[in-house]
Amino acid sequence: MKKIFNMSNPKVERVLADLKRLGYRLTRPRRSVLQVLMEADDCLRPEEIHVRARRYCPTLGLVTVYRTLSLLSGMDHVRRVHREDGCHGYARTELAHGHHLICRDCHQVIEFPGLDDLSLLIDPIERETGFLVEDHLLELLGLCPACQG
Amino acid sequence: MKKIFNMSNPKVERVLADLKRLGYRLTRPRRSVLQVLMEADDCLRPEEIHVRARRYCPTLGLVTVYRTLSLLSGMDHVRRVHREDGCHGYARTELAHGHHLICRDCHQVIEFPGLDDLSLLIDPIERETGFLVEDHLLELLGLCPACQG
DNA sequence: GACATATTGAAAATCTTTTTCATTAAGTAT
DNA sequence: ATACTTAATGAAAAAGATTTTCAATATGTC
Ligand SMILES: [Mn+2]
Ligand SMILES: [Mn+2]
Ligand SMILES: [Zn+2]
Ligand SMILES: [Zn+2]
Repeated sequence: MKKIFNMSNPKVERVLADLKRLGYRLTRPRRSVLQVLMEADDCLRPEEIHVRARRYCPTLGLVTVYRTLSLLSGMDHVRRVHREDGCHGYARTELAHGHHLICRDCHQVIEFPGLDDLSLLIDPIERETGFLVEDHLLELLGLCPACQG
Repeated sequence: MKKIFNMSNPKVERVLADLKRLGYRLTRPRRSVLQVLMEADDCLRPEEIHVRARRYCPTLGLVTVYRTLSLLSGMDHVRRVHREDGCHGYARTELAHGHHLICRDCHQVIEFPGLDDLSLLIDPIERETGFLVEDHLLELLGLCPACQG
């Protein structure tokens, strides 16, 4: 597995291994998008990912960013994050596994763990409504400590 | 306040009064959009609202649907609902005040009340992270009773 | 009914995302 | 290393969603 960027991110390596395992080719464009997503601590829109990733792959097209995001979403390595402004951002699953704090100023995403027992909330609702709950999205919107000043 | 549609919906009347109070004109296009939103029990996309509302106002343009939705959102009489497919729907606030069940099949929205004490969840998070939480979005995605068959 | 102007609809412009298709390059076999 | 197969790519076009522009219209007021 030849290295392409001087930087070797273990998170990137893990996803690459998974892609390989599933028979996908480990291309330079895919690596570049992956690198950007895994080194970011906030959610990025496709256009922003495109700009950043061209540092690693100057020929990268925006179309491939969309395709890679779709692929990685399907494998659940990244998640789409709903943004109030109407656009959608993407963040690595580690950052966005269903419960997050989103700063309306700097768009930083903070995942809060220790909350996978939303079943306490969900179970009674399922019983009362007859709904079958398959997934959930909990977003707390506000201001991060830095942006409150 | 001259009536335009034969149907007189008290929810519609209440919003109209609010619009009037703020100095907005009570136009036929606005009434038609409002009527559709207030008689619906699910979240509707702008295009769908446009189709339905033309029953009440045949000359209605899609642009005005968007403008009215923006106006009503600002006054918090309707809320934008995030949909997994990437589109956005709108539902009256009563249906979508922050916690809802959304059927991935028929897109029905069920609001579950008696849950305004999310503070139990939010307060500790604010303390731990320093985040100032201003708003929240809790969506439970799954299948409604009818669509489970 | 006349008036001032907020509101409207059509068209054009923007912005986001998807589809198409000829070209390129990753993985594999020589 | 070289040749081969075909998955993957990028450019352009298409499709979709939303916003802006602007002349015409309809609302609330006098
Ligand atoms: Mn959304
Ligand atoms: Mn979870
Ligand atoms: Zn911030
Ligand atoms: Zn359903």
